[in-house]
Amino acid sequence: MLLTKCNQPIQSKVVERFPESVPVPSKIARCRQACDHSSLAYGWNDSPSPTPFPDTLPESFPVPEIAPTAHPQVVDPLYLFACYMKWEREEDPGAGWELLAAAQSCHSDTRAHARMLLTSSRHLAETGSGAKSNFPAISIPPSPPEFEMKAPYGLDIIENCAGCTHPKSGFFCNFPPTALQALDDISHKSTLPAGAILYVEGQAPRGMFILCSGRVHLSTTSREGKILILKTAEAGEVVGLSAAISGMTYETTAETATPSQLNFVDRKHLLELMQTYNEVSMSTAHCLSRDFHTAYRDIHDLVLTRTSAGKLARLLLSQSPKEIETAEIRIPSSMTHEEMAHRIGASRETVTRLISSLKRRHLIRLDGPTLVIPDRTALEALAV
Amino acid sequence: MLLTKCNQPIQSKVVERFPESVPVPSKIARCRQACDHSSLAYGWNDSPSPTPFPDTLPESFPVPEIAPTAHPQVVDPLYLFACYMKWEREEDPGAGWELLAAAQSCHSDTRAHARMLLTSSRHLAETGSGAKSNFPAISIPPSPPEFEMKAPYGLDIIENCAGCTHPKSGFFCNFPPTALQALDDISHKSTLPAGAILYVEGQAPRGMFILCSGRVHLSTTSREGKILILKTAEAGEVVGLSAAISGMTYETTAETATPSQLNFVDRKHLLELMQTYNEVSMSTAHCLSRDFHTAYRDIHDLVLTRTSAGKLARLLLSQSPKEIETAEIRIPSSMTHEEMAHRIGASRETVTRLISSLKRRHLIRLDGPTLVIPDRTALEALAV
DNA sequence: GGAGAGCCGCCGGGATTTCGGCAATTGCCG
DNA sequence: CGGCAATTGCCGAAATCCCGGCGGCTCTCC
Repeated sequence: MLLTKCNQPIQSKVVERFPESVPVPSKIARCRQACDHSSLAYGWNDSPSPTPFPDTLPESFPVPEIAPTAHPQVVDPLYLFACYMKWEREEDPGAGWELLAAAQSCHSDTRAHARMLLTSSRHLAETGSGAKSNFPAISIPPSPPEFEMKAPYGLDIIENCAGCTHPKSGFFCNFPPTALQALDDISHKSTLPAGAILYVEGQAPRGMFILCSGRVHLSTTSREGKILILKTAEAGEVVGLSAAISGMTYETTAETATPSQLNFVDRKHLLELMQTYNEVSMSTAHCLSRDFHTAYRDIHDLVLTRTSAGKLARLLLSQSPKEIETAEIRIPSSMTHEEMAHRIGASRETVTRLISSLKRRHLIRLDGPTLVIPDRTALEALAV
Repeated sequence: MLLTKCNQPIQSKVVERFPESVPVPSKIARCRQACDHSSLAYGWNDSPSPTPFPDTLPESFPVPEIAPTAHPQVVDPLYLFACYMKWEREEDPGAGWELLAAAQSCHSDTRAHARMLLTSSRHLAETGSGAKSNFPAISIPPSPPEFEMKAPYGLDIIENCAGCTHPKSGFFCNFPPTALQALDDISHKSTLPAGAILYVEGQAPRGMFILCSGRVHLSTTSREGKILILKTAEAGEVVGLSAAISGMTYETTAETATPSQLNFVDRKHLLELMQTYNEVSMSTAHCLSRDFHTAYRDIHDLVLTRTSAGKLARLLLSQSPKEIETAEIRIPSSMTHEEMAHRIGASRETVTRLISSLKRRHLIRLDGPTLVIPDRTALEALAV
């Protein structure tokens, strides 16, 4: 089954790719993702052992290089900047990888710096489709060795789109058989663990991803490193569609929250498919308009709600299933306070304060791992 | 030429449509739009003189009834609520009109209340396409008598899409001649003064509008009456496209900021056009993806910028033309502080305070009606 | 079982914003 | 030119939120 939290028990060997000539300041810190402690020493040993390429990725999947795992350390901003300069000036893909790895860091500062640098990078911002960037389109932590390659991450693999029976696949893929076959031909399926970065905010679009299973966080980062999680795409939805269509840079960063099966469609092929099959164009327009709607509702909620309490109440309510009108609503609380803070654009501190305030006022209750809302209307009154 | 401010010198006779049986509390206040003073007495006289229907509106334009002008008075919320109840329960279109008129009020409180009621109205929220609502799709202040009908509001009328030579029409209307002709056949052109409401947030979508000339504000309102102007559509852009495609409610309120020429396309016809002409689907997808991009950038800026100073600086910079790299940037300051506040989601007070602070620090200067930015980079440094 | 790391709770200080109101200024119109 | 209303400038008080840090708790891993 899918794991709901990011700190899944994926255990991996830390394999570093490292531009040797760059000075290496380093601070040591442990990460949520458990790592091999033997490699947690000062500095990074540039062991040349390559990460084995996961068999589940087809050859044609746009992954020119294998991504290293996220560095669990807090990385010095100066080092990141050095990597950035090296990549910009010397076209060193290793330095680029370093940045991308840091963008996955569990430390907000490191993540923020890396993402800021990535956003301003000319490699990612270049809009030319013909420019052959020697940079990977996707970043993948190494596959956990304890899973078999045939059924990685415990997912049920969907072999092809024609046979896909996902109940929510109607969002995008409800095409007639011919179009579905064409989609199958141009798309590349892959299975990724949690924490893989599909694309980074500000990057020139390569294509879009159909999320067959799993969940993907779409987030954006301010220059100060503040993170806002805008949306979590569920199975059956598509990510990166807007940028793939418009050709403008990706407006968010997409990162798998759970092990996910994805179906990548190259931008050029997608546009061709839209040209050929009108149904694809129509479906695209529908998907975009739906996303647009939720985006504007998010703006409404995030900007116009004066207090964070209202936003938090709204977030809690949005997590709860709407159909159930029982007295109590139970939600498996899979979010940390920090994640909630990222979702409502507040600080972790504020969320903690508000949660305890809600508890004191008996508006919410914690029954072990599940969050209980005794009175939905009371919370709704808070969400002005 | 087009006027840039809402307080255009449209002078009009106040003509009221008024549900007689509703109690009428009234407060008198003057409005930006100059009105015939003779009718500004206590209460509203329900003079039965109907507003002359503007000749420029084709018969087929979806305006079942003529809208009254915006009431310049501050309207008692209780009265608005009474109208709301009357409309909801007794299907009285007059009461509905009253609400719509109040939604155009220049008084923020009145506007807020009316919009809130409109949003929660079942008439507008109903999604059934077959339900025959006896409510107008569009609200039009009466045409100013001093303009000739043939060239209203001083606009150059675009007769048909095929002959349209608008330089920026490529956004949506760059279709092959056959599709353009089909669009011409199903669309209804109209010319509206400033302040006309095209649709209201929460309303079931009727169709979309191609903005041939003029400007349209897209805004959203919180329950407390706080207004956020999300976007100002310029000539050549389309408004309401997303809702028309998805069939979900309009996510914003659209109101003409200047006299505008619009081209209305019914939802059903639009979908048919998309079915028939693949170019229309493609263009729709492109438009939506571009709007989506800007929407996400807006979220980024509005939510992640900590201080209002940063948002204000960003707003000022976004107003200035980017190409010019001269020492000084001159912007005709057509926005009041309140409008700026609505654009960045802050209060008028904060904007005033920040503007004077910027003046003190010599980051901006006022040369009569134009705003001067002596140093662009300094302001950019503020917009973190 | 021990250690480490992440998460949660909390505190005070400081900065920012809003609220409500009031006065001065400006611009428009008669 | 005078009146009116919109706009702007300003003030104090109150509320809210962020910053930075500290310590305890729990969970996992060794």
